[in-house]
Amino acid sequence: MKIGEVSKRTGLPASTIRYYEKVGLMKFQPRISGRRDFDDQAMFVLKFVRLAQSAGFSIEEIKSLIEAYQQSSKSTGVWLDMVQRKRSQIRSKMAELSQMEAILTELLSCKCASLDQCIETGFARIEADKDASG
Amino acid sequence: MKIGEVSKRTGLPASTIRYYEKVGLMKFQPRISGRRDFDDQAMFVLKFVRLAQSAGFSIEEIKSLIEAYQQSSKSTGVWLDMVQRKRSQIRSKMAELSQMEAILTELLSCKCASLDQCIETGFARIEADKDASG
DNA sequence: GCTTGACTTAAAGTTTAGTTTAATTGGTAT
DNA sequence: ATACCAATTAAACTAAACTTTAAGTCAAGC
Repeated sequence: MKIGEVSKRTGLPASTIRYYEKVGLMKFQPRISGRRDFDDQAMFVLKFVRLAQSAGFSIEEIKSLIEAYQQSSKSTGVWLDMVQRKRSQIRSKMAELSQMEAILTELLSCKCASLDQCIETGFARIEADKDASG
Repeated sequence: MKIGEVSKRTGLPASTIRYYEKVGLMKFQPRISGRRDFDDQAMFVLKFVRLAQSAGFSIEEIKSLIEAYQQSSKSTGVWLDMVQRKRSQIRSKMAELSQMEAILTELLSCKCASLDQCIETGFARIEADKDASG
């Protein structure tokens, strides 16, 4: 599959796909008469990168996640530690998103004159909820 | 409260706080002999900005969220629409985070030789789960 | 009255994550 | 064989979000 097709399927510009290869997010793709030839696994890697990015990980973080796998192959525990750290980062981020949603919900329903006041009330309510449930 | 104190309490560098004022994320703070004087509400705004950013919103988006409130004050429905759009963006992002967590969990437990294979299996499992529950 | 440390500004610099450009090559359609 | 489209590269450029620098100001402690 050529880069144009990959671009169409993933929605990523070809330039971005080339960039990902260049910075080492994807391994060097084989070439057929100079042009990259992608297989389905390459598509999954791109999908993984997209997801990881959307989850708040930087290119460097995603790269180290990928590289740690290839180098230590889970044997040293480095990989395991890293993945577990990433998972806990994801959980924190979900908690933050949930707080943000609560604030927005507060903003939608409250009758404050100023946004500052709204936000303050929102945070107060979040704290109250935390205390009540914890 | 002076900028150093705000910096200490929020964990944001003073330069960032000045930058936020400059780009209009915070309103112009009153000065006492040339130095900014912050009150508690300013702290809540900074907290809100942090949270919104962590939720994936850009400075411009956060700014428009703040400005829309001040201008149309919920009356025109523009504000309501915007907040509701943001909320649904947050929900999508939470779904993505949840998928990312599932992938990482898969990676932790699987015995694949290559990461590519792991990722592919992970995505397949997510799809299967979706089909089973939907 | 002088030094020190936290503050001020405007302006330049940095990092991340691409995007764009320019010059070129390869396969295909006419 | 020529035109065309999709691909290639290296290198320059961009946008977002800060950060750093330089030059100066203010109030507090000695």
